[in-house]
Amino acid sequence: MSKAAATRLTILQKAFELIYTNGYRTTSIDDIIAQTGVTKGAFYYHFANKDEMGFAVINELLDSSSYAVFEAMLHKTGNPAQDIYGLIKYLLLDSKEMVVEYGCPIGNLTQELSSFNRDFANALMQLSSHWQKLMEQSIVNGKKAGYIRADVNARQVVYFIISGYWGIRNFGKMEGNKNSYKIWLKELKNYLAGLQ
Amino acid sequence: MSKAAATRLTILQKAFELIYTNGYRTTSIDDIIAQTGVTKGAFYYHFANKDEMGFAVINELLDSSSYAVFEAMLHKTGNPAQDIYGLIKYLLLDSKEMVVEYGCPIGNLTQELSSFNRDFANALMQLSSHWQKLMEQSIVNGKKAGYIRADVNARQVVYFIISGYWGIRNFGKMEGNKNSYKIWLKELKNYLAGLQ
DNA sequence: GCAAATACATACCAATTGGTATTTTTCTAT
DNA sequence: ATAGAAAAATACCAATTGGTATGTATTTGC
Repeated sequence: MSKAAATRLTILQKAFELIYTNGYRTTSIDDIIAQTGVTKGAFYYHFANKDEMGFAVINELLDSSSYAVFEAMLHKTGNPAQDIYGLIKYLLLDSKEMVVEYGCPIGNLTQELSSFNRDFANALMQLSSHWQKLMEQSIVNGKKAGYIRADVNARQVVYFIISGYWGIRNFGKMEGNKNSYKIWLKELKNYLAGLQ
Repeated sequence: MSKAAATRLTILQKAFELIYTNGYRTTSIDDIIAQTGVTKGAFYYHFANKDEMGFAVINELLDSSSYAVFEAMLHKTGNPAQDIYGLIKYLLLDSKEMVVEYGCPIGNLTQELSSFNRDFANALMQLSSHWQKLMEQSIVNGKKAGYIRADVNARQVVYFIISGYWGIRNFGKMEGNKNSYKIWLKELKNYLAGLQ
């Protein structure tokens, strides 16, 4: 990687970290350059303005990252009830990339920026639809394999599960601990069992 | 109501509106006083600082408001599957106080402010627990009346439903329309039926 | 090895931020 | 009616915001 590409990446990574913990609009460019040691001239050489950097964070850092790992988890046993539960339990309780007090990065950005800027909303929709398709495919396969009832609407179920995931991330932030995660996971298990 | 109390209320109401559509930290006091016609002197006579006004919005406007209406809806038929579905469908599709593109006011504030200021998080927890208790009571009653299976964990189910509600509000913001609401509501109905 | 493009540094800017100090108006109790 | 308190108006402030102009250093292609 060229030195220029490295500073660009440094900016994106630190920006993501600050945005994740503090919000997009409340993270200033001065914050970012102070934390990275990169100067303002360098910043504005790599990005025309703040929003363009925001798009780069979404499209270059959030998208694709760890995408393969999750896909693997969703096809571990072939039984969606098990695989989906396993993935979500991992995301909530074990993943080191997210912290209960700061919630889900994609959920946070969606909530903060969707009504602020439609372009952000669209970028986040693309991201989100990746996840939806992955999980939907897992359910479709599970139906074919007889793990899931034939009358189950896969797309509908995916909306239901991801919504719950985003929502419980909000509860976690509010309560400041993972207790609500555990309660919610128990009911998720019940719900998934009901699809079989 | 005294004139002073009226200006105070005007501030709170317009502040709520701006915060709902634009976020708390990205709504400036200058915005609020410009939109209300109240001067900065008056603002700082009524509130020591911005955060104190924020607490007043939460505690005096969001809390208690329309609390009785929702309680009534949750006891309409006595069957929680019907009553909860009815309430949430109303909130998502019919309520005039919320708009799909701006989501749920309480959900928004929770997400934005929980990690920013623990006092805000606590105030929002109180608010939220009101809702949780109401819905939990509906389920407990429904169990006694034989509408809900005995093995259903009411508290757990409430976490599951409200999380889903918050999450689908996020989807709505992202997609900019109510289509996802309708899809999610279908699956909510399935889920609630499974509790019977 | 050198010119031209790339990459980064520095100093600045107008607008906005939350907040204060001080004055003026309005209400209220006697 | 009037003194004193409550309420509101005005003018200001330092710090922060996203962004720019202009410079200097570093690569890169030849």
